[in-house]
Amino acid sequence: MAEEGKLTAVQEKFILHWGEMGAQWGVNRTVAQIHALLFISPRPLQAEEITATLGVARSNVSNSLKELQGWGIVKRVHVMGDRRDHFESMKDVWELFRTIADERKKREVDPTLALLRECIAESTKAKTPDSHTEAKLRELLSFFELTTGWYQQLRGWSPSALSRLASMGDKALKMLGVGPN
Amino acid sequence: MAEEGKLTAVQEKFILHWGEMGAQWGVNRTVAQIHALLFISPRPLQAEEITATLGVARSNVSNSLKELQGWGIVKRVHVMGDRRDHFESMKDVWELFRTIADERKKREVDPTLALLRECIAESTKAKTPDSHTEAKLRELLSFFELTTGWYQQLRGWSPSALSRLASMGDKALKMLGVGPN
DNA sequence: TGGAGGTTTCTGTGAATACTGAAATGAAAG
DNA sequence: CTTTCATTTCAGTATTCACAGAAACCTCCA
Repeated sequence: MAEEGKLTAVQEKFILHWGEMGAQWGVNRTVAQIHALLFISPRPLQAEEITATLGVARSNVSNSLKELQGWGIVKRVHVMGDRRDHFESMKDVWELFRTIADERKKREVDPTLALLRECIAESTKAKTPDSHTEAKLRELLSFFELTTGWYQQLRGWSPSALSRLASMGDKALKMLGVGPN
Repeated sequence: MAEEGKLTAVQEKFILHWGEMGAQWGVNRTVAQIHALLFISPRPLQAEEITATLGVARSNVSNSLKELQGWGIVKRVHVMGDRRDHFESMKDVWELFRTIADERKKREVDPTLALLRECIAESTKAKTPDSHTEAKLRELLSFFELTTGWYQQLRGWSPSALSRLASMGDKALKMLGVGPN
């Protein structure tokens, strides 16, 4: 339980907040904290350092790192002349969130699309028609199809293109004749 | 524990999936299930019906409904000639997700923006400078500022405008001279 | 003012999840 | 081949979270 005083007040504040944030979005608190630590670290860290800095068990760090690697946002790297594994977070913020979004889409949205299609298919051949449920599920399906299609197009864009687009705002879109109403 | 057989197979499948989905995104499973039920219901339901249909305790339903009302996606309504409260979900899918997004922004993103600004401010006046952490936090802040600004602009748009925009895809954006790179 | 129907709050219990420490496993160096 | 150091797996423990049932609390009506 011996805390290492390595972190500055600012770093600690950020890491704790990031942990809470993760928890809100269904990510384990410790996993999110470790990611925050790696994200602001200027160099790859070894597991033991993480253990000392965050004051959690070594095995917990090991499992959490594995999960982060599963998400594709943390990588194992090797430091010359050191046998131990070191870990680093993806550095670019845009790439980071794109990776997370891709992974959540794959794990959660795609299965939902599949399920909605199944439900609608089953509904059409059911003995008891229930057209109201079917209509609602179709609405949901359309929504997800449209938004994921949109995401697919945007995700390939460079951060700079995205920020240019964002900064153009309403103006750009009026040029296209796609007004707000 | 007596299950009412009110639900069709399709309805049950959808509600269970929606519950799991909610859990993945940090929403209580039962809360999400109740919302799913109300969403596909053609009429407002009273708490007792929900209890019977989902097989959970009355008090659980009461608390979950309160939470859904807190999110602004479920409303209490009254049915003529019936003293009991009835509940209905927001019907329009686009409005529904916009409401959820607004609320998550308010609860989670805005506080994160505030915290990042605080951290950066504190970092500039710290005795020990730590410019690397500060730079990373600035990158995060820029990212959130840009994306939330973008969201603010889009959120006022009608579903039809959004879907028109989405369906135009790359073409539209090339017209603006905002290519992918 | 009492009572009936309905809703919410509260407290204890159960289940799920996160976490630790030890044991087992693996890998490089001698 | 053996020793040493690092990592992972495993099993038990603790903590958090969800839930049920009872009690308390409204509100309308007689």
